[in-house]
Amino acid sequence: MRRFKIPEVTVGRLSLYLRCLNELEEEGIEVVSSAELGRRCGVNPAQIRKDLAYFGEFGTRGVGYYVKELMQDIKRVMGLNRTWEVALVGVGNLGTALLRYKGFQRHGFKLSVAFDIHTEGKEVPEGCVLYPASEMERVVKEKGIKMAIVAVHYSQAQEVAERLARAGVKGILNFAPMRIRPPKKVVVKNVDMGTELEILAFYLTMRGAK
Amino acid sequence: MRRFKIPEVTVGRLSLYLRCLNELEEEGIEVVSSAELGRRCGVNPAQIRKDLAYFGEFGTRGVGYYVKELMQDIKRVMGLNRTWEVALVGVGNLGTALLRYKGFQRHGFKLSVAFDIHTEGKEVPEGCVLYPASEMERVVKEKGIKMAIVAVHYSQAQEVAERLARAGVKGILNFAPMRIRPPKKVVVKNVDMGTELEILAFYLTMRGAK
DNA sequence: CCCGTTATGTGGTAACTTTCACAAAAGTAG
DNA sequence: CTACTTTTGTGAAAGTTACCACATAACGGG
Repeated sequence: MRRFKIPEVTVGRLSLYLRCLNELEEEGIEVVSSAELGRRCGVNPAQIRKDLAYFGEFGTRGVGYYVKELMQDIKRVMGLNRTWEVALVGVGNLGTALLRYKGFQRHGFKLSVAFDIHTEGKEVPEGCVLYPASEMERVVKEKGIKMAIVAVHYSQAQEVAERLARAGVKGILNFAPMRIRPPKKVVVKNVDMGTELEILAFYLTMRGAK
Repeated sequence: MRRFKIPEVTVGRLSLYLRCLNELEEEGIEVVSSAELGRRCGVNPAQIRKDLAYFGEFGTRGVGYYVKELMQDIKRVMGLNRTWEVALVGVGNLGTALLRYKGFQRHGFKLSVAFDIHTEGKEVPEGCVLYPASEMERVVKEKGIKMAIVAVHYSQAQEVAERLARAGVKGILNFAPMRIRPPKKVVVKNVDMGTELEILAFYLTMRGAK
């Protein structure tokens, strides 16, 4: 079975496995079975083996998976064995929090440029350069940036996405509370905190909370 | 067909429909067909009708759906025809951004209390009270809060979740980059920005970006 | 009042995802 | 080298979710 159409849930689980493997490595564990990995991250062992089977054979029968090897293999198939430069658009409350968030770097993402209509009085961490929004196309194109995070007001999200697409961006993570329709040849992931809370509200109501 | 086991994707789409209906209302449109609604929010019309059919019959054959009515109906089944008090745990970069984020209020969620180990020098918006983390159980219990947002360091997320559960919280939205295992009788939704970026990286790599 | 038009609600099916269950492979001990 | 244990990789079954297609109902015009 080799890479054709991989379901997004599978890709999400790969990321989860990576997290879990990290912990195992820190604990000094060198080999892990799908049963143990599954127990740790709450996934059916067969599911894990099927997910991995999309990309090749990484285990050893009768033994399991070598933690470090598997980590490398997953990173390779996910394209995480490199650093991704990421542009942030919208340096408001959320944007600033994202800039300061250390988690991205740990995963190989570097927020190296940020854009906002208003640049005055705004501070960005070291290693990141803040530009006025009008410079977006030029800077993104010059730096060859392929990935962007959108954290602008929802009324501007679609337009920003299209400008980014024209500048060569191929993947957008959108935090604006409004679904961006993916421009041609661009992958968009919408993270909608409002929707998440609403889903919670639904299940709480179902279960008769308060 | 009446409420039994509703798939989460369906609930997520209900939230999406709500957004879309809001726009329609603002445009002064009073009636909408599943075809038009589907076109606008990128969902198959039959899918929309099936989703709604879980909860009853809201449309009129030959006509479509009355925008305002449908909004009310969806809000009712989702438990959004009320205000939810929400506790925020962890007032760091992300926590602060979430406190200032206006979107929650618009959707009927009120971040009325916040907790952090260190309260000194931290500011919270009006209408929200900041407490030391040690007060968490007491305050949550007293106020009868059922919903919480966790934005603490990943090493503390699981423990915080369990404390919240003991204090009576039934739903948790977790932003820490680590899956919280749901305590008994608690619904947990994990929002993992690292994973989202990794999924993007995967699809960009697949498509041969850079 | 009847007929044509429109759009819902839903049975059936197709597509997809998860889980089961087992043969095949690798290691180990005698 | 053989017998036994372990755990993978995977075909097939079970379970879910999405979509098609049409009978059914409501509306409107003549």
